[in-house]
Amino acid sequence: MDFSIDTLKNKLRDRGYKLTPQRRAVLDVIVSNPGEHLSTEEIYELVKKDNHPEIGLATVYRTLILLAELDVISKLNLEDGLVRYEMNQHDDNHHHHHLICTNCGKVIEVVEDLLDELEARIEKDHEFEICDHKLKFFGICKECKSGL
Amino acid sequence: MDFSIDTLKNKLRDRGYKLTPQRRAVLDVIVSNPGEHLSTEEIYELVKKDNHPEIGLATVYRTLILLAELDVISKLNLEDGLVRYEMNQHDDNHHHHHLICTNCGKVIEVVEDLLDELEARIEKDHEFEICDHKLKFFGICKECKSGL
DNA sequence: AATCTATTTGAAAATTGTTGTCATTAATGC
DNA sequence: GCATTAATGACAACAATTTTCAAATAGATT
Repeated sequence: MDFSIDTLKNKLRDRGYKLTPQRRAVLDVIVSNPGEHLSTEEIYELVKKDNHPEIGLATVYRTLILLAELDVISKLNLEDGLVRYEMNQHDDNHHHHHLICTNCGKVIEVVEDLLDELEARIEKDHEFEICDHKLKFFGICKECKSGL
Repeated sequence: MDFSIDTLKNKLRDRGYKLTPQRRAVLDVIVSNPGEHLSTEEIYELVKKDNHPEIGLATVYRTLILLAELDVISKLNLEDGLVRYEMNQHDDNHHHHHLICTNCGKVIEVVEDLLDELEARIEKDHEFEICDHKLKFFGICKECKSGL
């Protein structure tokens, strides 16, 4: 996936949107924090700190919704009551999975997909054309198991 | 899974909770709508209509959180901004999956689990003890594909 | 470079879903 | 039945998000 400003500019222009410094700044923050699962409020704070102290919270909300529409980022729900976002690392829809430790709250990414068999079965059985998926596992992480 | 009032009463008593008409009424509504994915507000309206016009919304919120704690129901997030609940059909943690049509919003249940291989791999690779999972597929349903 | 137009912005208000407060009511154990 | 303790309903409070709207600005067009 290409996260350059030019690519964003093209994606925006294709839909009649404009590239503003604010949108640039939001993308910058996301690109600079690749492993994170930032909430809107966190992104807002980081953008303010980074380079745009005058940005409005509503603009951040609007920009994130827009970036998700453009498939640059994805919405994430870690069951903690906040909407979070993460970069889309790949162009296809093979989103990685998330392991959520119910003890310490840690979130681990699982890159392997391994859903092909299940997806093929669903597409056949239900005649449902799958475009995307979200998979979360809840449990106890290595560190919590060993009592740290 | 046993949804009788006596079973609920026992589960409640085990934790020092009481069986009230309101809790009974909320469970009734859920049991009477097995295939549905009702939001808190919808359950509230159904309980009022059914038999308890004087029930408070806060009580419904509290009861649903309680029933989820007792593993009688599960929280569900269909990405429409509302918290929804569904009955736990089985005693184990093999929750079924959900297919969400991004065109018409229909939700289809998939009973087959087929995650065993993936779960085994994750437990091994990450030393993560899995207790539960949530899996959603997004795509186009049969009817929407055929242009109905 | 100046102009134009539609989009975007920030600030504040409004909205929405949810949780907390608290006096009153009621379920269970004795 | 009575006491104890939890639960209720009404309402206020809250937090996350969305809307409103006048002012600002990006990008196309001269």
